[in-house]
Amino acid sequence: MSVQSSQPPIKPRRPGPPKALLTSGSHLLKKVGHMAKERLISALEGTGLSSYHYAILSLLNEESCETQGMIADALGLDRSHLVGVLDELEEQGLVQRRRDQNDRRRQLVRLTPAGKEALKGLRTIAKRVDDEFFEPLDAAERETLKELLARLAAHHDAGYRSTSGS
Amino acid sequence: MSVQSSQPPIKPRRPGPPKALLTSGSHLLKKVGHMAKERLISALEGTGLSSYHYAILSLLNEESCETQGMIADALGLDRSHLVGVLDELEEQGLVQRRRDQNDRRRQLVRLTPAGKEALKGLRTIAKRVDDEFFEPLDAAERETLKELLARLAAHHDAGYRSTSGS
DNA sequence: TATTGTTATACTCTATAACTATA
DNA sequence: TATAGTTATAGAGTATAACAATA
Repeated sequence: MSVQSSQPPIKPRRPGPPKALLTSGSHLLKKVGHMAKERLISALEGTGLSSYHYAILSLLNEESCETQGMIADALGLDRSHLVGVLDELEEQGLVQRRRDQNDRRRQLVRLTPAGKEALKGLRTIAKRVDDEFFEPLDAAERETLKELLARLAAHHDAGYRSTSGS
Repeated sequence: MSVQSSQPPIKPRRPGPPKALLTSGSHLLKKVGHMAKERLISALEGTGLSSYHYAILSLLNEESCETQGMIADALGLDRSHLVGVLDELEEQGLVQRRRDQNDRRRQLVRLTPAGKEALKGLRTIAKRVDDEFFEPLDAAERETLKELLARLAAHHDAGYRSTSGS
């Protein structure tokens, strides 16, 4: 039998990703961000609504009335994508569209009472996801993490500025 | 003229996402994680390789020789997905597949010298992305962020345990 | 001609299922 | 029968382009 083992035993002791990735902040962010996204998706499953719906309802709740273009810009998504999502919200009676009389090209989108109610439910779910996901961190650590993330978001995306600290 | 303005002026002062999302840790994570992902993708553009390729090469560099199933498990991706990615790496001569003589169902995957070389280049790129992305944070803050992220990753994904704090 | 919303298309990712060859 | 790898397929997600109505 030769020294250079002709039948390598295949050590089964490598459950995780390579160190090169574990020590990369970008990779960790990508990974943990993806986990958070999946948590949210599975938590919203069954409501018939997605995180897009939640974002739109939240925005309308804070701003009362927006055109579709403004919604798309605020949320950083494509106008053509928004159409279908708003269709779904309108079908469920959660938002209402009406033409802007000043500029008949525009649609003004408004939250309905049912939409406000649905938003409450979504907020509860989102809150629960947050609590569960950050469970291993104490309150101070959560704040630190959020602050650092907010700083990065603001640095790389103009939309994440303006609303200063908390 | 009525009090309830029949022609709302549409205030154009809302460039960003709703506060409800800005204050959600999960949403921030999702968002910033996505930004990091896109940075990495665009940085790798032109190399002909993706972050999957990078992860595989990194793993093989640390573990020398693995079966496809072990690679898939370690990286948390699907075995069927892995096949095509390995095909690409093999076409470029960066890895080499050979049958395991103990169990001829298995393919043993090995890094070639060219693969080791390519890995160096990818590491340089990944390092640059990290530096650029975390530019707004000082060294201590970066460490804090990474530590918190690693804790979350470990809590939600078994693969991210074992390798204790750097 | 430019802009708003809409529709249609295509392309990437990812997940699933079926197939083969070995065990 | 079960497992490793492979192939094929379908679905979600996203990006792009063309279009109609209005400005």
